[in-house]
Amino acid sequence: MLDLRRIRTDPDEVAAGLARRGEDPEELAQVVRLDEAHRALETEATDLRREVKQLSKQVGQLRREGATDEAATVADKSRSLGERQHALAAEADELARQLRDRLLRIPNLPADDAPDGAGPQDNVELYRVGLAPEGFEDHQRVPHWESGPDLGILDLERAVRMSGSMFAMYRGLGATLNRALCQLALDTNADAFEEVRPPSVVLTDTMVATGHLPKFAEDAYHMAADELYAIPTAEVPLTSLARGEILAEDDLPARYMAYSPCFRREAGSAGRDTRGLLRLHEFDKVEILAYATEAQAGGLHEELLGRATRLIESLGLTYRVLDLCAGDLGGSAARTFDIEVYAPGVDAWLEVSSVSWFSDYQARRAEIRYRPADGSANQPVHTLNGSALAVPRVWAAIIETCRCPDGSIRFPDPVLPYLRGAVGVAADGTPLRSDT
RNA sequence: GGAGGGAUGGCAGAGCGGACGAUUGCGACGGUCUUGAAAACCGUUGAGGUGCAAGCCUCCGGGGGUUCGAAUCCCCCUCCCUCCGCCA
Repeated sequence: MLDLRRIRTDPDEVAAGLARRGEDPEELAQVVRLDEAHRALETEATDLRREVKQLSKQVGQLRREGATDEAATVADKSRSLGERQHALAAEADELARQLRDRLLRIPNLPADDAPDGAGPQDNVELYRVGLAPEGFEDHQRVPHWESGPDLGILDLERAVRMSGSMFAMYRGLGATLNRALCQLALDTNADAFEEVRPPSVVLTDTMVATGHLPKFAEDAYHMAADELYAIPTAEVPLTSLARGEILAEDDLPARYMAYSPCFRREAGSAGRDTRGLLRLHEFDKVEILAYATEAQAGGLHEELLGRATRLIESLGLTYRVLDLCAGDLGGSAARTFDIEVYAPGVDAWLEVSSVSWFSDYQARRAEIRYRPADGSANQPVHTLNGSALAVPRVWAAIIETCRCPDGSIRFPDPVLPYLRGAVGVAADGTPLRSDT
């Protein structure tokens, strides 16, 4: 969430930032009004509280001196003040609750260098790598939802039978490839990132910390009986790893990575991208995440982007990098680079990674701070994260890109060590081995 | 799931209705001493809010209550530990 003090000192600057996102200015105005009302009440209640405390001390003093009558008089006075104080404090608490609730729904300010724009059409393409989309051959123009089931490595029909639409089931080498991609992503980042295997189901506060709640409740799977949520990304538990903690500056940057299943209701996208693996209610992903100081954040953002693109590149896929415009930024993000992979079979760019810098927005919600080495006041950390690899779309792009003229698939080199000797799938669905 | 015990500052651990934001020990940091270090000694050492500042206020797992006054008493919840049951 935004820093209330900043809202008070530079309301115009904050309003300008939110306007770049296309936010309704009234939301911020409400927060400002609530904050003022809250502080006025709080001050009044605090003054009364002080008086009550002082009077109470007098009561104790007078009793000890044996002046019981006087003590009773002072106690009476203190009681009536206390009653008023109680009422004011309750009112102040209620305002504080409303204020926080509103503040939690206000998105982060876009970074100064995030491009202007209202929506996806205004995102800025920074660069492309790999074969141009027009350069792909006809044998690569087969959508994965056709070749996958034909080769017996993808079973969409039965997945739908057991779980409904937008669920997938991988089989045989398809399932192995899925796992191989996870393992590859973890192994290539193990040089700098601590591997974590977090819970896949979390409490409400954990979802609030990243910004997935309260505003986007309809996107999350909620287990009402136990007040738990299925995580939409490992970003959620990893961001809460240090929740409520004060880190030493020496600990920063701290880098973590995690494989996790991801669950998304995709409430707003019914009927869109429903075919194949393009949009699923459950998928596997490896996430990389860092806590940093403000000074370190820029460099780390580049590092995370570099790691994500190198991995895609090593798989031989065509991709492009987009700088998201202010209007298309996720609620918690200040700056985001999207990596989109070209899938020749469906002839579309698929978002496979969002590498984001959240400034101190998430850390404020999660109360993650660090103690500066120079002894100055504790600061919220900056958080950054990105998908190292989101499996289904990469899986689909590989199946399409790596399809040979004879209908077989030859997997890219980096995954081969994880495929138990297989190097691809023959057109009849049998595994291809390195010696054949 | 049942029965009992517990939750206090970085850690350990007192406090059980009045000067307690909290004794003390350890750790950490600064200083004295020392060629350097150790030891010893002295000092500092939780977080948040508000205020120009002095200060004031809040926080002893969370929420509610009793009281002039709550870390201390009462109620509810959560988590941890021990024992029993069940179980991958």
